[in-house]
Amino acid sequence: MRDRSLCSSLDDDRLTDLHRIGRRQRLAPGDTLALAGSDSSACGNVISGALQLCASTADGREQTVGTLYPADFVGWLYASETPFTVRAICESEVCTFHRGSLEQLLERHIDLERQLLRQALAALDDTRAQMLTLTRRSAAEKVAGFLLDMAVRPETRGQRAAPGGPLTFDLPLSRGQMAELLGLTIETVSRQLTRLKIAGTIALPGVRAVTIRDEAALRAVAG
Amino acid sequence: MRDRSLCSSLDDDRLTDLHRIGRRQRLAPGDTLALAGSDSSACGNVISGALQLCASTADGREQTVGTLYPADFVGWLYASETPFTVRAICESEVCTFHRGSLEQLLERHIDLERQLLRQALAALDDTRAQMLTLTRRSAAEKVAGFLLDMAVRPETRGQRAAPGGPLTFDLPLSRGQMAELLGLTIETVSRQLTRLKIAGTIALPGVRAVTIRDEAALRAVAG
DNA sequence: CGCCTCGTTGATCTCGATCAATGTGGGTGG
DNA sequence: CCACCCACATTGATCGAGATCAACGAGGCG
Repeated sequence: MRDRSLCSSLDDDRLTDLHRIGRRQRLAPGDTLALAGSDSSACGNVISGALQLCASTADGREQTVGTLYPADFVGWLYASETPFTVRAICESEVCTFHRGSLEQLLERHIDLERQLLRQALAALDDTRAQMLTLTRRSAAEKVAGFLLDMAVRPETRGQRAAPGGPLTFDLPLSRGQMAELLGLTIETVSRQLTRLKIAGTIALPGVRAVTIRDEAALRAVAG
Repeated sequence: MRDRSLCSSLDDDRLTDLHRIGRRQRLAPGDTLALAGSDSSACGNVISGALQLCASTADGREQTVGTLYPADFVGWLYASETPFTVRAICESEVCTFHRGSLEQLLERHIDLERQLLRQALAALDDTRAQMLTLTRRSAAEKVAGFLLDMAVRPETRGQRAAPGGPLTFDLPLSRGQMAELLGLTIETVSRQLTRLKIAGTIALPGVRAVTIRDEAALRAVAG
């Protein structure tokens, strides 16, 4: 994870370079780093926590179009207007630079630029895969698939009660945020979770906690 | 457009370099350049025509997750498996390289790499914007928005009967391809088009031809 | 001419949205 | 410590947009 961040591909001299123009910023849950349509010039990377990219229509419908985890790049280069709102999902920390400074820095450090290219290409594939989910998968498939994703993410490292036993972890998202991410409503997400609970596939020991009791069944639902 | 292609940022020496390892390929409509899950090493850019990136679920549901026009990059770097099927929408031409050769070339020519980074970042924003459309817009909004997009695209340059008069152009996509792109079914696309026709907003002089008779009304429907 | 693909139109069904009420847990102030 | 509040989650009832199933039409080509 660390090795994918902007800072990591640099030796000490360059790190100094970077820190001279960068600034650390703490975000509380719900804080916005940039507002869609604004001309925020902040670019950088996530250090800790998780952010979401949020797109919205003129009349207020919203959709989460990306989630950013530590080491992910955040912000827009070569552009003057921010296309999506960037909001903290949970307590987070970011390291930001002025767009111009970072663009100059990238020109001087091609390894940094290569790093960013790889990240962008990977993000593009992830985003496209998510498009398939959003349009062609059912609510049940979406929710099951999401739980499997979250169980595996290093950011929400799940704990097994026993080796091979059920896996328990905390969701970093509220029901509303899950709905926004999956292109559903709060009610539908909630109903799908209770369906899985009743089927014995998962347990919900707390409002944010999930236990995967039957991973094979969950995979079957995810399709 | 031309100035965004891989070849364009090169001087003559470098172009020679590029052509030594590249190969031109013609594609008929429906031809696949790469199959999802295969390990095609072809990377390059579109020269003419249009390609689509197609994602599909295990049970055969499909979604177009991107459209590639001349100068767009096609293929996957730093990856061994092709995540999406690449298919020609119409008669097209591409210029491809082996992944490895292109990666080496990018290391030697940083301006090429920068070009690619810009394209990737732009494609990422486009893809994310499309996610909003796919989940939160109605069928009517999707179809109206799509027509407005196509009317403006240089690839399908529309013709006005008179200055300020109605704009006519040919769709490069069949109804089925439009449905796949917009996350709808053929029937829904067809119904939305006839709804717009009956309202007098558009005319459909041929099966592929569209005339925008009331652009303001079309924009209002697109939201 | 008959075939074949593509598009249109109609009837019905279904999944998820919407509207509405109720439950729950954590924090605050009396 | 408890009562209250408030945001969040669950559950139920109903509705509707778009999918699905089915039939028909229109152009292109051997």
